[in-house]
Amino acid sequence: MEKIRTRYAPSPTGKMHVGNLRSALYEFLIAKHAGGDFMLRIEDTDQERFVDGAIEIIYRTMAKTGLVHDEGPDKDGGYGPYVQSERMKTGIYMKYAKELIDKGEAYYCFCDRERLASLKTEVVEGKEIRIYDKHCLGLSIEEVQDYLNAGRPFVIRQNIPNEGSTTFHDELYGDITVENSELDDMILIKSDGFPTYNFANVVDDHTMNITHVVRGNEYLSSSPKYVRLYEAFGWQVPVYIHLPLITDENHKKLAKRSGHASFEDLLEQGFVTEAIINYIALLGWSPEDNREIFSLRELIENFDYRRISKSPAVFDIVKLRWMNGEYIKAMDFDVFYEMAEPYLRLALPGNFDLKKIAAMVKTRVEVFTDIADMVDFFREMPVYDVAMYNHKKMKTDTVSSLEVLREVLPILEVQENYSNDALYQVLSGYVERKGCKNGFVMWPVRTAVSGKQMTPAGATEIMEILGKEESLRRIRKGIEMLQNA
RNA sequence: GGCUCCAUGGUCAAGCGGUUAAGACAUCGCCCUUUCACGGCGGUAACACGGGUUCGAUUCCCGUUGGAGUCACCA
Repeated sequence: MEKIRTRYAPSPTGKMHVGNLRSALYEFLIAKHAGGDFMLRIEDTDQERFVDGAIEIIYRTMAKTGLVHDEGPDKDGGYGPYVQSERMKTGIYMKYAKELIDKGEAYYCFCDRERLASLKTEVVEGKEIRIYDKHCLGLSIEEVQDYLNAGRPFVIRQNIPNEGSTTFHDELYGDITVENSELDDMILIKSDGFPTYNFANVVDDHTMNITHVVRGNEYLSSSPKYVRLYEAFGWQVPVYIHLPLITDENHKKLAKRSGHASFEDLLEQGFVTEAIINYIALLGWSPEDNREIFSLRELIENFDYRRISKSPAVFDIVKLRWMNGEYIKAMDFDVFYEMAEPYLRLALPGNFDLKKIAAMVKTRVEVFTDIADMVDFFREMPVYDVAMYNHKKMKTDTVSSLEVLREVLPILEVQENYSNDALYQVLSGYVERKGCKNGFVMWPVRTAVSGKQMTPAGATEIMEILGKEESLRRIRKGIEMLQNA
């Protein structure tokens, strides 16, 4: 069987959208699962939308995620160039466009934008809809030649008959048929000489020997046009695999304003690369068993594209958070520390045992950006709220928080060893003498010393970090608060 | 609006003619617990509707409804 070749063909217009990242991932997995090749092609035919640095983002993201390409602009595999603007210089697109003209499958069009705008126009939901009227198809060869000689700007359009219908096959969606009359004579070559995506994509996929075209669902309804192109050339139509859309919580195509539409956004929000990849792999695909945690290697092994689903999937940031937490918990401490350190340092400048604090926090954070809120009470005593002293389990009629703190203060004042173990022992002794529940003592102490209802560690662990002086200061403050309440 | 696609709990999803309709996230309760989290146990929650086909439909077909995508000299 022929070796599978897939490609990721982004246009360098900015950040890496998660939809694009998932396309890249699936394209990579489909190729690698079958021992095929995966390549990178830059589609930069729209010079207006080109963004400086966008190509670097693409390279960086692919390297970081482990989606390494076998061929690309930086890795020649004999099918180059791998950048469309460079391919254009070879004249390849114009050559093929002319071939189509000779076959009657395409034609020159000299209509200017005004004429186009005047065409039967219908406005639906603010969008103008028009179909080209094939006006220039009626031009004689002489007329065309005259215009060309006169240097009139032109585009080249695909010639689609108004009769009949076109069918194409998608591996997931099956046969899809569209009436030809629904298909516009799309532009193949723009007036600036660049090919459109529609044309460059087909020419490149064919000349680069792409066997499986994997792309987003938004191309589904225009695919018959592409198929017509292949057939016009007499080329073999590739295997098509259209991917279900990724949507936001409102079931609309994931857009920038959702706040987490790009890979960069997610990294900024404290997610780890492996978790992101793992999560998006599961957005539209599921394995045969119930497994959810997959490394990239394991995805390659298990990825069967026939199990890709057809319906759109909502990008659920909450589940991603959960998965990210799983990755953090499974991390080696050293790796975790290395990643967490910048966040810790930012939240706790000064002399803190960051490693010890990192250990407290590791099983409690889902994303790295959670860290700051969790630990900054170490640095500064938060504003106290007397209500916090009343825990649901505490029966204030048995033991009051104020009483506990008052009695515990002198014990802690004479205590010299402020290690967690020693402190815990001392407080346990008090609990025993008092004859109450552990929590009735630990809760108010912890609250006094942290000023928070939730902390990444227990009372004595916190005091160990804080040290004697600061711990006592905070307890005294707590007593004062309760007295005044 | 035309065309195309989609339709199992709030979300991701398994199922591929006969099941008590999995599992995960979220949610709720209990246990564990120096608070929270982790972990453990348990609960609530779904086949959009109407016709067929069939001995039998969540599963196949048609329609309805709902949702989405698309309709550029953008990709």
